[in-house]
Amino acid sequence: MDGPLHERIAADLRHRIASGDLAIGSALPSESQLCDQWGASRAPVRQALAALRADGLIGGGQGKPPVVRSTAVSQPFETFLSFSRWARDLGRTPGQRTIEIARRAVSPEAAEALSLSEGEPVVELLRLRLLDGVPVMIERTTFVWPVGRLLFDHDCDTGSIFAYLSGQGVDLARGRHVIDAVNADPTDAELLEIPAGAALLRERRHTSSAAGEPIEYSDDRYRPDAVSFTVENSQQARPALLRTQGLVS
Amino acid sequence: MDGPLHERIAADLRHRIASGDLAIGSALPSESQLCDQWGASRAPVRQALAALRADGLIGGGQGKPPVVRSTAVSQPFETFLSFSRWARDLGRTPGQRTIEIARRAVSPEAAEALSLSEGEPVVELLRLRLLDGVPVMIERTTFVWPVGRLLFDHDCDTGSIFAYLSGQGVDLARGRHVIDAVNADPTDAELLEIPAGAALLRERRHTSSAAGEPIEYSDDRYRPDAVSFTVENSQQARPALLRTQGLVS
DNA sequence: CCACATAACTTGTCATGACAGGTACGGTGC
DNA sequence: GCACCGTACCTGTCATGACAAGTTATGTGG
Repeated sequence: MDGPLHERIAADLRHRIASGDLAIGSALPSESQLCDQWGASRAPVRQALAALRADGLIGGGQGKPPVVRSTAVSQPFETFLSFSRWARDLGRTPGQRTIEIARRAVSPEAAEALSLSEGEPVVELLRLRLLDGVPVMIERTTFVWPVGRLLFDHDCDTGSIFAYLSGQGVDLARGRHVIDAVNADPTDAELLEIPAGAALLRERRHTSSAAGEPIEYSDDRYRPDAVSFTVENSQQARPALLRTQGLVS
Repeated sequence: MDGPLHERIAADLRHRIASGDLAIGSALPSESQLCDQWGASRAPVRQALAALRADGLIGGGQGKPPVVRSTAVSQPFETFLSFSRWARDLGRTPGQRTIEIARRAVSPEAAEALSLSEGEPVVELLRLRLLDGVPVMIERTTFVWPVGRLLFDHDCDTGSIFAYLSGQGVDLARGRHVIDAVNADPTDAELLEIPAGAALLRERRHTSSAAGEPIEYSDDRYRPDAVSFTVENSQQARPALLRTQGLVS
């Protein structure tokens, strides 16, 4: 009862795949069957299938009905911005424990990331993220003041910060994510319940508005036995992960 | 004079964008104009435009003709498969030192990755990769035997293995890359000239042919101060990096 | 029993036509 | 001069119809 027909068809198929109604490896209904079910022509049906194909949910080729390839691959943008959203798409229960939220002068590292002058006020948030109750990630986020101040009116342990800020009119449009590895410092080790010095997967996230104004900078550290990053690529479909080079000291 | 009509239209537009004929920021011909130019209906024209849009080459919205957004879309595929190619694209000099190349029975981990039975012969390659003479990555690759055997006729210290295998008719069409972090073991530490236990960025690479037959499996460990991975994403163009979940023990 | 040809089914591609909704521009009334 | 409105144009969406090309199952002849 919402948007265009092809979106409704795609949403329905997504739902049926996520719910297990259409098991992985099984064939989808043929185009003509979908046309009958929806009383639609082939155009919207094919558009819906193309959308799922672009998301890597289904595969298959000419002459064969499409096949369910993977169960959960959601919109990578929101997925990458919102831990809560990502966890729920996976069927897991996200959790969080806010260790501290503070207004203080910006740190040198964040100042460079956010293009701020030294000493400007920002909001720093330190959160422990849980998956089904297990600590898997520690998040050190710095928000620019105009955005971060909104967080003091929000219970950070309850909902998704990303969803909350979106509702407040903050447009998180672009993100840059630098992925590397670090050894756990004592704080990391204690909160993540791992030995000090263990290797952690780190994602440094720069999020900015559509206009390019910096919004937040975050240093997220994952337990590598709990979370990893995956890239799928083929010669045809174009992925967007780049291997970049840091300083070679 | 090749493939389907929509591919020819897309290829022509790509070419005109790359050549600068259609400058960045300028508007593309409208759909009806393209229909006239090609004597085609709107279906193939729209399919071509959708392809460019998926590549992030063009943007725009309802009511307005599409606008050229970017001129270049890098081919991350080869970049991700070939260390040599990547380094040269960056203007660096790639180097390599082959520590050992051996034919032996497949290890349990590689057996699962390559869908081989235990005990089957494979070719294992251990290489140290250099950037401007500095060790930055250690590569433990397992090739299935039919492919790996070709490597004994090749000087692994000279050229790109990827380029060599491509020339031999091996089609490396699809790749899956799982990125996480590990502590350096004694071998890693010695070869990469870092302390034992240091955090390393690990990429486990599964490469397969277009038909889906496994070709190689590799465990690559990067010095995180030398190499990191970067993702750029925006709400419009859809990137292909996924955050996936491992076992939470 | 097996190899092979055929038929049914499926997706890929494309033409034609139509309407809805957004944008941009010019003209009109104030 | 300025706000407002209508019109022309554009893209988004969808129906209908058709043919090409690939896959699968079936049936037939050897």
